[in-house]
Amino acid sequence: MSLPFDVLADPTRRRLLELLRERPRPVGELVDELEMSQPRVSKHLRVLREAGLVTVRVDAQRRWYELRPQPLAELDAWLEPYRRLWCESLDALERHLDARPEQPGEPGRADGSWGPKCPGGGGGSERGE
Amino acid sequence: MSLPFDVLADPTRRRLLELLRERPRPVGELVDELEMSQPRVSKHLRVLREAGLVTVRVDAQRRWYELRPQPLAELDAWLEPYRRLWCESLDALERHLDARPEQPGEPGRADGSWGPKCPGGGGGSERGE
DNA sequence: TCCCTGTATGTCATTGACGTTATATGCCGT
DNA sequence: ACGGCATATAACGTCAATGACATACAGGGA
Repeated sequence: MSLPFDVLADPTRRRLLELLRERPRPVGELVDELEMSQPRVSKHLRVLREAGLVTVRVDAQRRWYELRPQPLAELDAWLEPYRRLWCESLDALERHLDARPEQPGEPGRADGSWGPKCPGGGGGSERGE
Repeated sequence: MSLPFDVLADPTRRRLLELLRERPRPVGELVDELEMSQPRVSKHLRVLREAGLVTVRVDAQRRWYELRPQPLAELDAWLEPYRRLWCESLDALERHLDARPEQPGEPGRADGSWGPKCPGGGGGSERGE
């Protein structure tokens, strides 16, 4: 329980996760990247640590922070029951757009920016589970 | 942009989404379900509306709120670059646990509460896209 | 041992979110 | 037109998160 929504609500913390996605880093490096005061970064790291989103490896006076993706997996699990919904509506949208090729007034959604991977591939309303 | 993290950070709003996941509902029904004051619910609905997470259909003096899952799809897209990470670490964990069957000191994670669906099914580190 | 580097924490003021109570708006039935 | 129901908004107090600044702590090298 205790999904990490509130932790992820802060843009600074999301940037930290992005940086740590590439590789573990010591605090000073994160400070340099984010161009923020060191206490500020340390406090956000503390929040991330308490939420289990990062772990620390102590190396002399340097602390290497490392991403711990498990809470994000729980977030992904939370999304699960909603996934089918946007697949369905995406499907409906596709059929809709299919009928009228490119309405000039509406902002184009013809690119791939939309539904990232509906389970069924083709995007049907079937459910296996 | 403007991911719905801060909107979803509130438990009340998540409960609202849960209720609306089943079917569209008028405000009064949501108030009854949540056992909260009507202004409180209305304000949260406003936040959800402004974030695009719900839409309203006006029916006389009743307002039917309906879930709009697109922003959740964007959240899902945000998760994408992290997904492979927990698949990898889950994989590593599996191998790890496989080696030592049930350490008594650690809290058991042997149940299925873990990684919901890594793309590759078996949980490998392959990537097909 | 002393100092310097790297990092964490304490204090404090500011800000914004949240909840409650009171009130406004809009639509219906009579 | 009037009263009442369903919902939105306003005003206000409260509380927690955030950030800046100052300081504490720990380890390493001289």
